[in-house]
Amino acid sequence: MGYDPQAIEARWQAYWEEHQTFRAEVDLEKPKYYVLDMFPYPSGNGLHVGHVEGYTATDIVARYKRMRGFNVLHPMGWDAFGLPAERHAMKSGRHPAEVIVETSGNFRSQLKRLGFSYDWTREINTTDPGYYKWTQWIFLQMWKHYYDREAKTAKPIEELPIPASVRDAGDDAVAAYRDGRRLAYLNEAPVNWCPALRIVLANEEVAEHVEQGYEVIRRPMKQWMLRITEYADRLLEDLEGLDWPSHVLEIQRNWVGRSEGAQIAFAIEGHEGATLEVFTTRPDTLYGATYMVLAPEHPLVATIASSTQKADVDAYVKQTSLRTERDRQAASAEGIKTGVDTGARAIHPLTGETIPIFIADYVLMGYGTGAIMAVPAHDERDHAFAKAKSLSIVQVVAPAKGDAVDVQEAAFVGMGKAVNSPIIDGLPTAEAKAKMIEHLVEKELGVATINYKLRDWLFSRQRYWGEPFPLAYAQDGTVSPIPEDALPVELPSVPDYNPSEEGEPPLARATQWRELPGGLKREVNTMPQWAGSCWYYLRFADPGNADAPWAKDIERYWLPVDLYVGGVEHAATHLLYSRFWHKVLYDLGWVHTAEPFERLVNQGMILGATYVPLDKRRDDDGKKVSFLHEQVDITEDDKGSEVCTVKETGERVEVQWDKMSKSKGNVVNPDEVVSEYGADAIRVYEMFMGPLEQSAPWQTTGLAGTHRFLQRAHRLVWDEAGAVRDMPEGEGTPRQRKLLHKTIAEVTERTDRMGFNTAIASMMVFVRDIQAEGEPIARGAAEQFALLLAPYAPHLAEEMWSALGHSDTLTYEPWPAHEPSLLVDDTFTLVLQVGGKRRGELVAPKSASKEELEAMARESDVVIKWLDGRTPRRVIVVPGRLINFVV
RNA sequence: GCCCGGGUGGUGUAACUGGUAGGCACGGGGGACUUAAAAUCCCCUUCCGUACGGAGUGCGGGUUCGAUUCCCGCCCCGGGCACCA
Repeated sequence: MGYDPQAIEARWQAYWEEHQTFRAEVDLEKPKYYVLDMFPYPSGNGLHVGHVEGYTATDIVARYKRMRGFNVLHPMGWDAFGLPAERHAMKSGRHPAEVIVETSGNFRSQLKRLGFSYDWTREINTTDPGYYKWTQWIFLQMWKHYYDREAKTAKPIEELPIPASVRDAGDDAVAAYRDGRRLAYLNEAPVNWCPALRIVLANEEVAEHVEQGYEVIRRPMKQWMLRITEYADRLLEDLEGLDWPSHVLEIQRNWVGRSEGAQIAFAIEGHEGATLEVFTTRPDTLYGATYMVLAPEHPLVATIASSTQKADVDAYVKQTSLRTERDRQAASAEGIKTGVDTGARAIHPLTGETIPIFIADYVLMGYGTGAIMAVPAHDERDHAFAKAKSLSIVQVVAPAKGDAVDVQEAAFVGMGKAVNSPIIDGLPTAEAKAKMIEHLVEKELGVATINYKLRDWLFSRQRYWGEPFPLAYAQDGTVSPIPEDALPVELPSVPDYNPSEEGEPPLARATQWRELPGGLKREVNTMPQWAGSCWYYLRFADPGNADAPWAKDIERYWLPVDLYVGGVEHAATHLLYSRFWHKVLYDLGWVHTAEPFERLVNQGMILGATYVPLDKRRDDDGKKVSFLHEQVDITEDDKGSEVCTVKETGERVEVQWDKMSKSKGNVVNPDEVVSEYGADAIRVYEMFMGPLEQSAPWQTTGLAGTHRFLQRAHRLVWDEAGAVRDMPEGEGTPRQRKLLHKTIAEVTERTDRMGFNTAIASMMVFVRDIQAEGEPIARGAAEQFALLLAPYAPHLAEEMWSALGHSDTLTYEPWPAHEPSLLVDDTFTLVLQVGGKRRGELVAPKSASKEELEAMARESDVVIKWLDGRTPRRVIVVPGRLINFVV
């Protein structure tokens, strides 16, 4: 009986389960290691091979670290709130909770079949009231705190200093003042409304939905917001110390979008006391400001528009509010600028000249002050607008060197030196900026400021399947929190998951649930899907705690996460949101580090094959024509290149690798792979495909290769009849021993740096060369090899370990150590080069001096032949490597 | 447009700080075992050339005794950002 993965894997999975092998407890004697996967949304489609890649990588690290003596926390759970379950519920008439129990159960058994070493006693589910109780609790803390900008920390709202003028205005004014400062606050503002889904979207979610073909429009609504912008600078600064992929850091920096500049005040003609504040990163171009632009939503628009322009302005404002995001994006891509003159005139703070004030939708209300000074000579957008409206363009920056530029033709946006700017003429841009700010401050016309692209996080959704807010409203609209001891606010059953007829969220249908004593009515919005995933990594440390989100001493032991692995698609959403929550919790003393995830790794995608015609034609419905693997014959031409033809028609097609998706039909189901080749084979195959971070195509033939490797490894220990071989004690012949220790050294180093593909290659070499030796493997060598294999193919490794006479799991066996002296040779291969070309080699003693090496080389046949009597101009000797005769 | 990655055999990939390019696999070819097939094992497999040899890590230059590795200029692929003043 040969290698039988099904039997081996079932046996060891049962053993691990029965012995609770991977259960983790706080142990202050041992160093901890927290290795985490981005937990999945348990969809009805089940696990796919893409999940397997990341989860295998973390499992290897978890198993390896256990053997290196770490106390490893490696948990798994379900991010189970969200739209798909709700839609499934709408279709099937079943409650989402019921569906989730089923789908997460399916995920769990799939994960167990792959042999992942999770501590299943820590399994969490974001939709469990025992879990979302604390999601609500954290939200309440945000509601109860404000951000102290001086102290750079969150503080209880009671400590918020109240200005005397507010206090004098009475209790309502004080309450309103506080409400305006809370980290969680209500805001009536234009939101990204998706009519098809009947929900609002966070800014971070818009692009994704538009891409999927949904319409997203701007619409004013009262919504809960989280004041993430107060943390913008810390979210940016703290990226510094993180061991994260550079592109994720870049995405986050981009998203926070810090820019330094100045805020400058312009007076408005005929409106004494009113000033128009603008933000600019180029205060040095102030003299070039020839007009002003307000966002159509700007509050001053209504008051300053002149009577003659009023109608045009109103029409433009209305038109803008109805435009979709997609429209505006499309227009921006084409550089089309629209806008109308308000008729009002601003007074240039330095020259005293009057300049026109426009409104235009290329200026965004949400950024800076919602108003700009337009400098058409040095800004492309302003230039385009000025051209469209025939406004004057005045150059105030010239290139520092090189030819003059014509700013009437095109904007010059680069750095240079100031011109036509009396107080800063001749200064290079950087100095000009500083000098200008200094001047503005002195004259009380402006201040230096920093702006961020980041906006506050829109945190409510008009859906059923999410965490209810722990808040209620009085008749007059004032908000009161649900007491902490009354949490969780459980999701009620509703007769219908659609928004109500009045357009209220589905929870409004739970009329009884909604009513509270004293005429209070519960909030009927729910939290977005991101809420539960903002802190799940903390709950894993202490998942059963009923009295607190987690115990602080337990958090202090397990956190932060040492290694976090997941897809890059969460770079601007989940990773930013959870960092924000973590910082709030840090300010409140609930966590002891400023950052949650020390090291982040993004696994690449596993690509599936479809076959497309060479002309890439579309069918009658406009869909690209494509064929699946089963429909195609693959042969080779005389050059060895692949030739693919459609079986039925013989048409030539070519392979195309895409992200696996149901609609493309190129998805590989891991269950089928496990049934055919075993969990160890799919684990090893996915790691062998290439570096973890890189995307790679799924090729079933490659999988067969790793299966063969495991078979060969199996044969080291068992003979053809399935009996354990007679093995000599010790580590074998000197050559076997040396091979073993070289393998230990390589696998250790490569596993350490997560070079899993190369670690596997080195184990393959070991198995091949041990077999080639002809001698059976020695027991000691087989044991150590089993330990090296354990993180990668844990079932087979356990089976070997057991066959070698051990009654316990190898999970906590110490990782093998190599003997360095065995890796040192007394001789090496000296490469002989003549004229920089490799001409031969010889074996030389390590101890030989440069002179001795040169003498040996000169005597060799190849060198004599290639020197051909010439005297080398120079001889380069690199001891241990090569010798080069330069001719 | 800007910013990050990345281009190595027919394919996925490997190569420490500049020092033998092609290790490990897949695919392909040949062979052994077998009545036969499957499975397994062994050998060959960068290209050109009959050979001595030559060329070769996207392209073109450069530095160096020596470059996949460092520098300059391009090309291509993937990803991110994009009215953010």
